[in-house]
Amino acid sequence: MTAAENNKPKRDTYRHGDLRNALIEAGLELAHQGGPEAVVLRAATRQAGVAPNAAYRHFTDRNALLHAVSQAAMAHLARTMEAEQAALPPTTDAAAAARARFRAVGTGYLRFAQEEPGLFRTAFHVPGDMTHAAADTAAGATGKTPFELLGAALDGLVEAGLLPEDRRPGAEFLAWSAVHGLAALLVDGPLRGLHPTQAHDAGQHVIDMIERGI
Amino acid sequence: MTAAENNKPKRDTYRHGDLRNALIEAGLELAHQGGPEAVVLRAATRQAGVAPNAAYRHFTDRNALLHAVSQAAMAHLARTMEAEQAALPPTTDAAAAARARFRAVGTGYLRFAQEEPGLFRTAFHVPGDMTHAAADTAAGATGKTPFELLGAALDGLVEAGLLPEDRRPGAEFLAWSAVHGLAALLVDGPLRGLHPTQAHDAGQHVIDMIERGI
DNA sequence: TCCGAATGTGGACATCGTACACAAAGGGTG
DNA sequence: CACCCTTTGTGTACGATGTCCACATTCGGA
Repeated sequence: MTAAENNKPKRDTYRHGDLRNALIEAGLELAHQGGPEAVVLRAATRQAGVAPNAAYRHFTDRNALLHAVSQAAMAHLARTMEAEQAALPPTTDAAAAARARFRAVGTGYLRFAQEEPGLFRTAFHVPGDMTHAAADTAAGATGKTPFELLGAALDGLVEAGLLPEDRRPGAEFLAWSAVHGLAALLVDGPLRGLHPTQAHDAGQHVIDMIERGI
Repeated sequence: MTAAENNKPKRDTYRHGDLRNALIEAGLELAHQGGPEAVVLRAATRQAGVAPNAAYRHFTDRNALLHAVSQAAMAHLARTMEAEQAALPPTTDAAAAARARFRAVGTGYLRFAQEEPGLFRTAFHVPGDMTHAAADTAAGATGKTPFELLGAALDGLVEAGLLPEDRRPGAEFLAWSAVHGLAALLVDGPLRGLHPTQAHDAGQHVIDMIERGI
């Protein structure tokens, strides 16, 4: 039996190859439609064509899987924010550019929340303890997490002279609070189902408030 | 068998009397420690000393029960905000009073989020559709929902001349976004476990930002 | 070549939400 | 007071889920 083609293995599922990532991918699909509570261990293994218990070779828990999916969703958010910045028209005015990059952080965040509510909720579903958004698994293409992207944009404002240096410390929490709050209200709060155009306007107003009040 | 004391009914559980409220109360207890996902139908009926299916005479769904619990938690939030306002020292300065009442809305909101994270998360757990925070079941002692309390405080700012009238429309969403966002970050975001003192400071900074940027 | 570690499978169990059929208590009408 | 219908709880049952345990297979070195 040296030939392998007719010597078919009794089980073709062994050595899936990359089951861990397959499960995360399945989890993302589930989270995409249904949010964190839809990330069901058995459903993920089913989608990966594998027995439920196989998951326990790669994750200690359903919670561990959910955590990994959450990180992946956070990375999606980071990429959306990066894309928003990358789509900015080029400018020679350094101050205008810094300001545009700052605003793009917020609009990208809000756009992701609206376009991918399931992933957004999953990204911020924190199952237990943790200092979530700081891990590198939550980073986007540039290697920055959403929080770091915000920090960089704020630094840009300071460099451009648009934000006094003494106002810089802690500013990320002010900006993040306002934008995240609006996102939460849009995704599953009383502002849910707002027309995308109106939601965009609301986002601009919130960012205006941040710029004034920061 | 005219006497009732020895004529004991075969089942003492019939006609609980107020099972619906007992279940909501049990649900609040569960939500208090464990948030919305801890509101388990069978656990609530158990605590009420009743068979699981009895719940279906008062709620169509586990979701309906959770919704009712959520409304009750929202009412708790409203009462906390009212208490925060009631504890304000009396002032003859009308403008200062209006401003203090406005800030108390925010600090009460944030205090509730920190002191009752389970109930806070439950209050904002929206299971499906809904225009949640507007129902009268979510109101506090004064009959106002959290959202209405905020609106009243903003009206007070306008009357006191602290907020230009043309800035009033939509202002609740700006203020709410900022405060709610901080609350979310404190309750299960990266700011979780912040020392109450630091959390209070962060809250004051956010409210400062709102006052400047609104 | 052989053997241990890694990876999947199968079966089992407690728990959960919920459907269906039944039982008892209460209230109204005669 | 008797009767019946509605309301409210009970009991049993089913499928789904997370997770535990024992077993099987495959892979990668010694």
